[in-house]
Amino acid sequence: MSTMNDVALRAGVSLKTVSRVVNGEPSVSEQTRQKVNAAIAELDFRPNSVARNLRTGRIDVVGLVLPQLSQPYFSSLAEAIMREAERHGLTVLIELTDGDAEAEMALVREHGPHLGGLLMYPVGLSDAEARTVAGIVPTVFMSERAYDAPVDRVAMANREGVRALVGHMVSLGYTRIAALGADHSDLPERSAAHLRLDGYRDGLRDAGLPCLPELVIDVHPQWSRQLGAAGVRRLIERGTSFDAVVAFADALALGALHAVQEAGLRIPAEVAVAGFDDTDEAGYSYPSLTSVAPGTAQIAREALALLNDRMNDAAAQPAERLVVADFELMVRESTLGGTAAWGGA
Amino acid sequence: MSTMNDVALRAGVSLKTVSRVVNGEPSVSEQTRQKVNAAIAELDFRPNSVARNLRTGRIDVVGLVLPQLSQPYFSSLAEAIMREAERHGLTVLIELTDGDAEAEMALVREHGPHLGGLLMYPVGLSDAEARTVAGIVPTVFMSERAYDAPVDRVAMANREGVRALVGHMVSLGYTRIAALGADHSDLPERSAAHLRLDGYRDGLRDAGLPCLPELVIDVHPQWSRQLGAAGVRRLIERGTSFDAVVAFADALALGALHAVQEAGLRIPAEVAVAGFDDTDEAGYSYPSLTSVAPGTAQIAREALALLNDRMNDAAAQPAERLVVADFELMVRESTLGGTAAWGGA
DNA sequence: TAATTCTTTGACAACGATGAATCTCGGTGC
DNA sequence: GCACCGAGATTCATCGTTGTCAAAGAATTA
Repeated sequence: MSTMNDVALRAGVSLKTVSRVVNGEPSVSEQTRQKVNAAIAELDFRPNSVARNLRTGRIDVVGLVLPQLSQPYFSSLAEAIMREAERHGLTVLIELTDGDAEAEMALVREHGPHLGGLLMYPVGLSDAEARTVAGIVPTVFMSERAYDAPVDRVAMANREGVRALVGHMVSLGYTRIAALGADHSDLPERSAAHLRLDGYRDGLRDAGLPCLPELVIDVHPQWSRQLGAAGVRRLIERGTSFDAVVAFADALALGALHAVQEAGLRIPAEVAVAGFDDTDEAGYSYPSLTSVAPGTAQIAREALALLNDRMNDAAAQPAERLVVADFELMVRESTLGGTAAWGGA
Repeated sequence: MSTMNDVALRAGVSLKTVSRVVNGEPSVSEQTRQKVNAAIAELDFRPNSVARNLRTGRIDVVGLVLPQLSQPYFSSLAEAIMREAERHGLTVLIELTDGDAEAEMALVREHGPHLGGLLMYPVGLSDAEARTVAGIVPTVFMSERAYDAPVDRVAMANREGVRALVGHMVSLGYTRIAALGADHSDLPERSAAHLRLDGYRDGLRDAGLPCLPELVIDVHPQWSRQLGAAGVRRLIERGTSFDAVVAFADALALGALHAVQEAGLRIPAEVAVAGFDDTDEAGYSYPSLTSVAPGTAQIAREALALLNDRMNDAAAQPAERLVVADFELMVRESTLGGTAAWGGA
C-alpha cells in the first residue's frame, strides 16, 4: 500500500498538499492538483481510513443493531439500510443481539463509543437504557415503541396498516374477521402487538362491525409460523365461525395458510388470509399472500437521514423526532383469488 | 472517552505499562497489574481499536462479500459467519455486490487493502481476478466453483447432496424424476448448476435408471421461484410424464410446489418435490419441503478457521486448501406425506 | 516604492495506541 | 567489593492522516 507520503514524494509536493487534494479542499492551484492526481493514479493510492478516523475522530462506520438476520424482515431491512448508507458515504457494521435485552446494552457499551452512529432495532430496552444509549453515541431507533428519551425514531404505520387491511377484507364482503397475533402478556404499552390490535379494532369500527373477543387470537411469545398455525387450529377446534384472518405478521399468516388448508378450507373462497410485513415469501406462498408493505425503503432512507443529521451536529437538532413510514397494501391471491397476482410483489 | 494516558495518570504508571496490562503481556508485577486494572475499571476505559489497528497494521475486521442479503440462504450464512467470527475476536463487515461481477472487483479493490481478511461468495470472478483478490488480502472463497488461484475455498457437497436426494426419491418408489435447475448456457465448468446436475445423473445411475433429456429442465438466468414454477409448467404443458421433481434450489422447489398444485396434482401422492439449501421456508411451505441442508454452520466454522490461519501467517500455509462441508437430508411432507414433519427443521 | 493583502504551500504537532531500545535497581557470583 | 544479570518499568519513535500556524510569493493598494 502506498501512502500519502509516497504520493507527495512522487508529485514533488508536501504531504499536506496531497491531503488537500484528496479532500477536495480549495486553495490548491489547478496545476498542482493535476500533478498530485496523476501521482495518485500512478500509485493507485487510497487514503487509509483507519488513520483518517484516528486523526479526525469522525468515524464513518455506523452500527446496525438487530435481533437477527435470518428473519426475512430484518435481512431486507438490513439490505435497504446498507444501500442507503452507501449513498451517505457510510459503512454499516451489523451486530446481532438474538433479541436478548442484555446483549443489546452490552453491544452498545462495547462498540458504541467507537462508532460514528447507531441504528438500533431495540427489543428489550427500557427508557433509562435508551437514554444511556443516546448518551454514548448518536442514535436512531427503528422501533414500534416510543421511548422516554431524547432519541430520533423511525416507525412503521402499524395501526393504520392493519386498519386498512381490515377495510380491505370488509370491502370484499368478509365480516367475521379474526385477528391473529394479539398478545396480552406484559408487553409494553405501545408495542407492535398492541398497535396492530388497535388498528384491527379501528378497522372494525370503521365498518360498523363488533369486535368479538372470540375472534382475537393471542400468540405468545413470538410471531412464528408454528404459533400462527397453532392459533388458527385452536380457532377451528373451538368451532368459532370465521371467514377471514388478519395476521399481524407474515410469518403468522403463512402458518394460518397452512392450518386453514389443512382443515380443508379453500382460500380465499371460504377463508381469506392476510399478513403484515410483505416479506418476499408473501409473494410466493401458496396461495400468494395479501400483506401490508411497511415501507422498508423509506424507513431506511429516513433513518439514515436522521442519523446523518445527528452525526453532523449532535446538539443542534431537535431532541426527539419521529418519522412514520407510509405503508402500501399488497393485494394477492389469499384475499382476491385468481392466479394472476402470483409471482410478483 | 478515556485513553490509555488517562489510565496511566490515574494509576501512576507509564502509558506503556497500561498497554502491557491491557494486552496481557508478561513482566508486569501483580501489584502494578491490579493498580492498572482498578484504574481501567474506574474510568471505564476501552482500548481504541482504530488507534490500535493503525499502529499494529493488524486489522480485526474481515469483509464478507455476498451477492445479497435478502435471500434466505445468504442471510443465514451471514448470521452463522458473524457468530463464528465473534469467537475468533473478529468483526464482520458485510458488503453486497448484487451479483454484479464488476462490483465484486470494485469492492475488493476499494476496501480490500484496509481489511484484515476477506470471505467472499464470488459470482462472476475469473481465475485471473481471483488471483488478484488473493494478492490484495488474505481470502477464503465460499464457492461451488474451483479457481485456478492460490486461495482457500469452502464448498458444499453439491454433487453428493443431489445424488442423495435422487436416491431418496428412488427409495420411495419414484422413477420418472425430473431435474429442475440445469443451465446449459455459458456457465463455467464447475458451477453449482453443473455439479448438481452431475449429482442428479449419479443418483439415476446408482439406481440403474436412464437419464432422460426431456426430464432435465433448464432454468436461466437465475434460480427463482417464478422460473421454477415456469419450468414445471412447461413440463406439464409438453405432456411429459413425471412423478418427482428434484430442484437444485429451494426457491425453484417452492415454485415447483406452486405449479404442481396449480395443475391439480397432489404432493407427494402424485408428484414428489424436493429442494436444496434447507432454507427456513422449506420447513414451513405447504406442504413442507424435503431439502438438502448444506451444512451452513460447518461452512462458517471452516471458512473462519481457514481465514484465521491465513491472517496469522499468510506465507506459511499451504496454498490452496479445500473443505467440503457435510450435508444432511431433511425429509419432510413433500416427499414423505403426512403432517407430522411440519413446523420444524 | 513600500505596505498590505491574498493565494498557495509547507513544517510541525497530534490523534491513541504499540515496538524497540533503554534505564533502574535489587540480587548473584566470584 | 565489583561486575553482571534480569525483571519491571520507562522513554522515544512511529503507524498515516489532518488541523494549526507560519512562510513565500504574487497581486493589490496607498
